[in-house]
Amino acid sequence: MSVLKLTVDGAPVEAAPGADGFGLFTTKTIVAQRVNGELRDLAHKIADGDVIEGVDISSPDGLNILRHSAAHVLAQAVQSINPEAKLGIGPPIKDGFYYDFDVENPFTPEDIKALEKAMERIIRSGQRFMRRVTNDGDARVELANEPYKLELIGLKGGDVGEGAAEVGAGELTIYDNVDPQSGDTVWRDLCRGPHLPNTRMIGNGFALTRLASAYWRGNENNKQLQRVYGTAWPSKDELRAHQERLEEAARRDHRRLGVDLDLFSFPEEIGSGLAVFHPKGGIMRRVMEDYSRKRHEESGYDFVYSPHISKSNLFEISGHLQTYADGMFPPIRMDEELDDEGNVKKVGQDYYLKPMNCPFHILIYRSQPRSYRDLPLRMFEFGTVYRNEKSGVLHGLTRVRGLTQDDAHLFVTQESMKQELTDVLKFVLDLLKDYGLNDFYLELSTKEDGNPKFVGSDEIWKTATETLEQVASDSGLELVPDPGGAAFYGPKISVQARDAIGRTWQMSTIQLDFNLPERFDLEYTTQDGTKQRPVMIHRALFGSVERFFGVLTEHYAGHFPPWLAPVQVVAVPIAEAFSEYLHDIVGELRKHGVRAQVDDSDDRMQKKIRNHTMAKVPFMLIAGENDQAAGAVSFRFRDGSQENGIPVAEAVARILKAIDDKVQV
RNA sequence: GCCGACCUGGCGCAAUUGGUAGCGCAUCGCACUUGUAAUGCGAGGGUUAGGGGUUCGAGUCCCCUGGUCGGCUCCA
Repeated sequence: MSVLKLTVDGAPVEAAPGADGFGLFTTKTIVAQRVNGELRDLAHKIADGDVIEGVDISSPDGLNILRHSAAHVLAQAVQSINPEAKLGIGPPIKDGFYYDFDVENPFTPEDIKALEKAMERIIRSGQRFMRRVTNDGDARVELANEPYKLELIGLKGGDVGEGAAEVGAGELTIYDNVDPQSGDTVWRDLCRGPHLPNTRMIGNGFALTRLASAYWRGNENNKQLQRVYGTAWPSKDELRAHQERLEEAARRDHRRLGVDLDLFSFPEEIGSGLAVFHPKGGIMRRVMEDYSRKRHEESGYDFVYSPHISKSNLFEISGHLQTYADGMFPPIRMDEELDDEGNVKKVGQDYYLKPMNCPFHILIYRSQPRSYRDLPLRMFEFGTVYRNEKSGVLHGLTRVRGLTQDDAHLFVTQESMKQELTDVLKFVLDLLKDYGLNDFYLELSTKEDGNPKFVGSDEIWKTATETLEQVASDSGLELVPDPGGAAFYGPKISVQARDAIGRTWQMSTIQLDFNLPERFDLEYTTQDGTKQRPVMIHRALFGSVERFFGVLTEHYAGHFPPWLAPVQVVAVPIAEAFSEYLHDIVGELRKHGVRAQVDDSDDRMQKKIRNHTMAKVPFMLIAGENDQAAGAVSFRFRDGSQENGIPVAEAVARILKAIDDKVQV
């Protein structure tokens, strides 16, 4: 055969036998090729009839290749400094890469600088990544000093999990890093590839970002390896842009804004993961809750209340104690009496802080015989629950030990279940939009087959899952499957919201539950007098009020829309003489329930403007001689823009409308 | 829970090889009364997270406890 007939980027191309990607792609940013759907090095030899696409370094695949190659360079750098370091795995991840090492002493921040320097040298030396096919036996000899790699070889083709970048389902391959001057192999790693042709292509758009540790193969029972995280981009500018995105996220961090804006705190004296809301955060929270209550009331929910603790038996019936005892606070033992020897004279009773509200609502349902006429019965409660989260997972308001769920349980008939779910999903999305979130997708969490944690019959799971799936797809939103992510008692839809800088947060959950009604033996009387079991829907919009508060803080970067802002209007007089004039206007606003105040302090007006700008107050009203004479005020907004000479009545009306419409300003 | 780092007045930060706690903002007082992001002067405030140890001497070194941060694991 004298000519290879190929399809390259959709067009027919002819090439000489023995051709590879270097010959087909001359564009410098093409770093690999996709041959018949498989990612390959550019050095991969092409065969007749191949369908080939160039992989640009800026494409998702290209970025992964860049980052994975950077991980190899990192590992080489580590072993050049510490030859005793044993290699774990080093895959690409979102925005970067990591590599795990088993080292005697954990890395220090100083090591990062030294490693970056060593990486730069390797990158500049222009080593070639050369693919070499090997076999289990040879690889075991070659990698005899790399125990973790040996373990991966043993797993090849099986459950490699995170090791997928090292050993794939196909041939076992090693990548040699070859020095272009000497032709010597200076380093090598077990890897399925592909890689950049040359380390030089990593360029200067990389940085090592943090040190951490991680369990080998993600298992808590395994040894912890030291992990080095890095980020890598096709150019220095893109690296810089990425770093700026991180800085923007840091500026929005609700933990920082919570302190700066005096919204909430976590006093050490109370305990880890237990927040107090300060007056400013408190009023925001009240406004959030009030609006939620109003909407629930309009949508046919009944409001109920339940205590924070309960005897253990309740959670035994519900199954929580068997399944989630670790996540619950330990029991409070009541009424136990001991004799002088410490023997139990009178058996006590254990009480638990509630980790969930559902069993309480179920008891309300069960407090009287129910008829089909009572259904659907929708019970809502801002229910405060306590969960003994592991200390290491606590994070600001988004992961706490004491939280208030905007929890509701809907008791419905099988027949109305689907309609009810559809209505709930619409209600949830509408309400989230009112709080300023409007970019959503859905996740459907389903049962993992064979996992004993999931209770209930397969048939019940199937019905529940199918119903949810249908409701989700009817919504028209993007639906992402989450196999194995269901609660132990039923499948769920969760609403994921994208915030102002594109991060996604899991917000609301809607869970179907055929299980608890059975455990509590719930029933209702049907039209024909027979007993039927209702279906339960668990749902929360905010998830937890605390978490939602944190997410909104980050979404708005503390620039809350007027209806949520703790202080909505601050009036700043040019001079003391105009204070009274502004007090009249502020008095008018306050009469309408606006959170408005006059800044009468001794500060200069410039200082006042600075203070209230930093406090992110949505409306500043400024007045001096000119305004007073005209019966007007001047608006100043958070972005520094302003509008002068607005008649007082118009100014008041504008503020009231902005609050009422829940708009951002 | 695990690994690592960290904890200094309300907040943000200083304090040479261990030598006896400073600064800015904020707070309080006085003066100033000003047209769009910091007026001036003065004052008060810290047993350096808590406890123990080493030392002539500890914010600095060691141990324990609590808390925070970055990850891992987990998240009804």
